[in-house]
Amino acid sequence: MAFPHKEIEKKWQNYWETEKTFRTDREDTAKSKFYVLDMFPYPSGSGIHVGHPLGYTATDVIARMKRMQGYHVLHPMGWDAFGLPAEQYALDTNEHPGTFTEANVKIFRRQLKSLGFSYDWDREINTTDPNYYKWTQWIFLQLYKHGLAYVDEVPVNWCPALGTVLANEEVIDGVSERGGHPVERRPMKQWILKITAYADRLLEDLEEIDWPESIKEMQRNWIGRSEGAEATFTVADQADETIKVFTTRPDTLFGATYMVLAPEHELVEKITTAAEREKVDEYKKAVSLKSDLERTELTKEKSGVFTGAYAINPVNDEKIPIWIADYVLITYGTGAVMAVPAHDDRDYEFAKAFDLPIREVVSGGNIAEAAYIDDGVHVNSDFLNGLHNEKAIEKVIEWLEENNVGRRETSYRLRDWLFSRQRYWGEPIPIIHWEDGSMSAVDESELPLMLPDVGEFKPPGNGESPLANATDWLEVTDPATGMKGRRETNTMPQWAGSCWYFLRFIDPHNDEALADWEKMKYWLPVDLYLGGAEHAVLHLLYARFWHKFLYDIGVVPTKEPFQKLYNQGMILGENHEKMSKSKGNVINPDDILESHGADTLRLYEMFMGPLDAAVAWSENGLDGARRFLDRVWRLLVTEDGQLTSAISDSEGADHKLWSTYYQTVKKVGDDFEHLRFNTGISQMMVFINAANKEETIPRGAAEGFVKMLSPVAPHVAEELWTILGHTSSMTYEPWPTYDESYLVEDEVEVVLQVNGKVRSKMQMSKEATKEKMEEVALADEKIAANIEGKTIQKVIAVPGKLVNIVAN
RNA sequence: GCGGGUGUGGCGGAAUCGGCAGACGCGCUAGAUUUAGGAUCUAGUGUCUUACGACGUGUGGGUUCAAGUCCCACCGCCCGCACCA
Repeated sequence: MAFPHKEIEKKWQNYWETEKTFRTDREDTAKSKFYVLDMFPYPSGSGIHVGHPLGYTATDVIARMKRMQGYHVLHPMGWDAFGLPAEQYALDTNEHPGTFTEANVKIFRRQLKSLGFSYDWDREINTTDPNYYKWTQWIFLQLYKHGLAYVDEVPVNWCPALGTVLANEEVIDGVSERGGHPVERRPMKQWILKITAYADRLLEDLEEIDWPESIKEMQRNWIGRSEGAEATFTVADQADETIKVFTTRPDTLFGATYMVLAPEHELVEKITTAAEREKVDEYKKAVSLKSDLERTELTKEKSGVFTGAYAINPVNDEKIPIWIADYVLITYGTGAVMAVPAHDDRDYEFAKAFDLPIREVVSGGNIAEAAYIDDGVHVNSDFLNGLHNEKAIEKVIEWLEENNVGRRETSYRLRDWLFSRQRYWGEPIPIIHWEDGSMSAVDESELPLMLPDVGEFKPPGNGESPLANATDWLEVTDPATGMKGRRETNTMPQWAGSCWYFLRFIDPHNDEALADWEKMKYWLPVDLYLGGAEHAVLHLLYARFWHKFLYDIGVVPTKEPFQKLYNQGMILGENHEKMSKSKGNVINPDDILESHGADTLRLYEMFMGPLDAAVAWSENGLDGARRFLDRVWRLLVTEDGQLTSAISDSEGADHKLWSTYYQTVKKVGDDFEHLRFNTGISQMMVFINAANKEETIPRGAAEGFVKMLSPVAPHVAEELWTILGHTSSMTYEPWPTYDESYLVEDEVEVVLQVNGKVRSKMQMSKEATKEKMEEVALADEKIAANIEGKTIQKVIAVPGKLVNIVAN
């Protein structure tokens, strides 16, 4: 008989809810804590997909196991509910995005509850709740007060289709990450957060956290720290104008044969000669019209024009021409480079295209064919001649510093974080611009600064957000001075709310602080944080930045928020392709819950393969998971719902099943701990296969098994626990333990090899000496047959494992 | 191009330290049972071979008594970055 999943699931979900089984209600310092967190979802209109239960089940298994192991577990859930789809809905319908969001949250909450996750729902939070975003705004004000939030007129990624600017991180290959619309550069006044002030610490502290190496590497690359030197060139015949360049290869200064400025560089105007002005202006205009995509196109030929001006190389007073070219980026370093075509691929390509001189200063390559970028002995370099790269770099930096024409310098690829969005559905930035041109922060006592109701969700079209439509809200008068002012109309990006939500879960109803210090001290850092790899550099870098800032101002007790991070993989469609509506290979979890049940879905997703792998969905595999649960059920429960008579209270310690049982306890605990759910589950299958072959099953083994099953299939397990005669939830029952002595077998099977090939096997004491093993092996018939007529060269005996006889 | 990862049956995947390759599941084959089965139970299932046996973890080399595991070179696939000076 198959177990009645619908009935059981409903029963236990109601029980957990009414009993508040999973409520975490105090910080008990006598107990070890475990904070296990999922990346909270954006509640989209389409409900959850099968990818959500993958990560959420994994954390739920850990949470449930840790509770049984006596830990105090914090396992919360909430909603990252500001965002573009709701804004788009508001534009389409002119209804408040909050209405849409609330409806979606309801669907998500129902779906997650129907999967049986053991969240403490009393801690549910929503980033769009004013009681929540009050503290998001509060953190912004702290950043502002510490000079880490500032306004600047910067070239931004303006997306006409979305009517907003985007962060660099939101622009992929020149189009918007959301929607794939073209993006152009346009100067605008924007709020910017000074994440670059934390670049070194964000980089260095990666060493302290247990994250996948690939994610750490992506963050390192994103921060892009490079060490080198800044060198100062003067402009020929304009002694008061200098051009600073950043280079990681100051040792090649003697090989600089020209210089290149980014077309947007401020000096271009000043130095361009009358003869070249027309061409320069033309080039600058052409570049400004190009999108980032066109500018970075790989296949593109190098382009550029000569400015007519010359620079003086500080090391040898040589006069070199100054060009402008779009391969030099205004956003990196100083926006200017010294070009050393002999030892840089890009400069080499440019020099070849425009027939500029190429001078070798590091020997070892063939500069007639390609740039040589590796190590070598320096030549044509005056005081650097004869040195290798590393020594030459040190020496030239010393020289630059002594002669006051440069210094050691570190550059970063990381840019400051563009923090404003011209949208309605986000946290208002709590700043007032006064008519005298000054600006001030909204007083903390006035937080939250609520999102006003607006009649019109369409942006006014001048680059401002729809908040500019809310006149009553917008215009303020200082009661003390009577000065008039206007509120900031930009809102925060979606990343803001998710930068600190893990702190709010610790103390979600606190009115005095974002969370109580002692509670944070108890719960932080997050012990396990699980989510998709797509957040590698966005959310995870921003959250670390805010956390470090909050640490510096004494608001949080730890340097890093997430001690251990893990990325779940992706579930592909049955055809091994990414699930998408257009391909028609989407699996809807609601359908699976109906046909197979939550426990089957949970079990299947955990059994599919390693948690971090991309694995294809398989309907047959899902059926197999259900069959396993049915088999467990039949083993313990009769047709009429009673405990089967095979469960025996009178079996002694000599019952055959104990050995398999203890192996299972060891392996399941170990595998789950390390997130190897697929192998842990396979061991549970081994146990059930073995139990099915026995006439009787000791009650202790049956109960221990049900406990191990419960994190993965909690509804079935609770029901079996009841049938086994218990009257309340098994949530806090102690996790099974094992006795090492049952795992150590005295007699083991030893493999007998001849020349490395297995020829025979034999039962032998684990303690047998090498001599004894050799003796027994040589006495074996098959071995004897195999070495007949051969001379024994050597015998290798590994106690408890094998004997290998080398003979020829 | 650079960085990271990965390659094992028909499929998903196992294999702590170098020590029996293919656990577990799916699929498949045969049988039992059943009015019936996409249910259940039993047996089998890497390839070649009648058998003995041989071969077998992307390819080619190497180290070792012994290699999926270590070393060298190459090939394929996946992910990230991509003119960052």
